[in-house]
Amino acid sequence: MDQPALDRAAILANSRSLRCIVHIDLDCFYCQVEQKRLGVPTTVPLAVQQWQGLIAVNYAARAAGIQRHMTVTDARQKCPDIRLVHVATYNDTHPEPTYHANPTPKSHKVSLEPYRRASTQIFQIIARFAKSFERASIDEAYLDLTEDVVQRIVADPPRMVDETTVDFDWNVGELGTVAEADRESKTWGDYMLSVAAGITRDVRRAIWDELGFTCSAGIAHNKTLAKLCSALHKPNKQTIMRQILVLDFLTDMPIAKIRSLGGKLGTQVETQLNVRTCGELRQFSLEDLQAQLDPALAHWLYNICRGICEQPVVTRSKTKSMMAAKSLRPPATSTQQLDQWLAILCGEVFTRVRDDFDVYQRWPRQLVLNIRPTNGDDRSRSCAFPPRAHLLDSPDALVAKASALLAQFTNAVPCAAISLQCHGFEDADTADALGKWMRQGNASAATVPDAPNAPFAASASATSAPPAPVPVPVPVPVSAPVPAPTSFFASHAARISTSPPPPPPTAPPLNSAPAVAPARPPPPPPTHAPPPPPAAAAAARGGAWALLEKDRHSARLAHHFGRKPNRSGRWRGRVDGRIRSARARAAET
DNA sequence: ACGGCTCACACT
DNA sequence: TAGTGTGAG
Repeated sequence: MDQPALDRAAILANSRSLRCIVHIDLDCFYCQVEQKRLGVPTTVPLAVQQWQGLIAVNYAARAAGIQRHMTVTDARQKCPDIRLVHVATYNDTHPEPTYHANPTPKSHKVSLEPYRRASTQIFQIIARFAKSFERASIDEAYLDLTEDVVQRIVADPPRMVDETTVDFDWNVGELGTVAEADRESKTWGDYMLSVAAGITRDVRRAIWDELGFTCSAGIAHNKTLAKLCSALHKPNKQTIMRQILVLDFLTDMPIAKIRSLGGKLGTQVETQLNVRTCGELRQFSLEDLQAQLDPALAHWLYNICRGICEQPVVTRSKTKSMMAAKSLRPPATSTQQLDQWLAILCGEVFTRVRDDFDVYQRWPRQLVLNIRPTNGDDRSRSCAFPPRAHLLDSPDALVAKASALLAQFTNAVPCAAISLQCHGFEDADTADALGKWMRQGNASAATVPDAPNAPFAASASATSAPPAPVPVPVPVPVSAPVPAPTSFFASHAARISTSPPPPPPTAPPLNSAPAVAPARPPPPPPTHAPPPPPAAAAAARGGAWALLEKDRHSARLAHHFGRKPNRSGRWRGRVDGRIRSARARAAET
């Protein structure tokens, strides 16, 4: 039989606005790192402990009823055979993080550096398979494989059963699943996901082969679904979420499982609408929701409970800030005690910043000191981070700065917690000249986007920033599996709205960094009339509604829901498929 | 029974 | 800007 042949144009047309998004999530990551270090088989119940609490539990221990919020005594009682591993710690006399038998919080501080190291290795592998990925946490990543998938399909077109049905086998293998694989006929979107699943399996196999870590993954048409279904078959399995299954999948899904609805906002939505699941939420029409909620929130909720989510995968592999924190129990009662901890925190920040510089050639601009008095309300003070020239091989200048910040607090003691943080990283070569010019000059060109996952990029292309007086050092060769530990602590102590039901065209993602910093002033504001200010409507209704619509929440909502209030607190013009700002369009492409 | 430590993000 | 709050793992 002659199969209808697909040419390139047909393939591209079929694939239009269908994304392939993957969420990769390491299984009980901290436990795996310790199991690997100690050579403990996965069959042994094991948990990672931080002082008296558990911060990670492996699957053997979970089977024995161990949970994450238990204390070590609870755990031992419930599972006498459990292997408890305390995280590495250090202090000023032993600044190298080591695994002590019985560290005490009185004299030691926790170090998570071993996990950061392992994380780096994992992301280096991921970078070989995905040009662009988003580091979502120390052990999670989002990948947008759409381009790779389309490319593969163009190179090797599938056979079609008819105009809409593709003839293929699910690319699953022993470590993957697809919920209800046989339900309905296989669509083009299904085929794309199956190709993405093949790539995902390769990524996971490489992580296993080269590092010995297992991970789970979700493959879907958007981030929200990918994240939800990566958790469906843990550990060490990947799951494909076919579009045909999405509504059923979400019907009984608690809305609290949706990212950003796990906290107060989600609770408010639950109580206000008296809903618990996405299915219940779906009963509300868009008008119902908008009549009661902040318009952007209403819109987002309407879509998300239907499995529609347009948030783009943002290319980002570097952390944007670093923090070293210590909680004091009992609270510190003298400034001498605080000074001592502060010096320790400085040592850690110093070495981490310096190690970071060796890899990324960047330096933080800001230093922040945070203290929590025993009354509970945090306070912070900040200043400029010491220039690199002042901190070549000693954290002294940092200690001086931090101490000065600490001195700004009149009632620092008694103090229950202290932390030191740095952020505002700038590339070294542009920090002096270009960076400052951009900061002072036009605010519109504030951020320089991440290069395609910087030194992770397989083909590390040297940056060609215009006025770079100093030759750019070549990034660390990434093909090398190990990230060259530079003596840590040595010196010191969317666009998809999947085909079916998008009655309300969704708002553009806001949070997507444009690929290139806008060279021109932003486009004129939309001519549309803005909807009524949500805060006013909230006040009219009063009660708990107001909480949802406070300005503070507007910011958060804007992040997820694609619109943000302008300076007057009013919301921008309704954005739909026909009327959208140029900026919004740019953000999505 | 949500505690210790990180991170990201948004506005003013 | 500096500072605060929410949410995530």
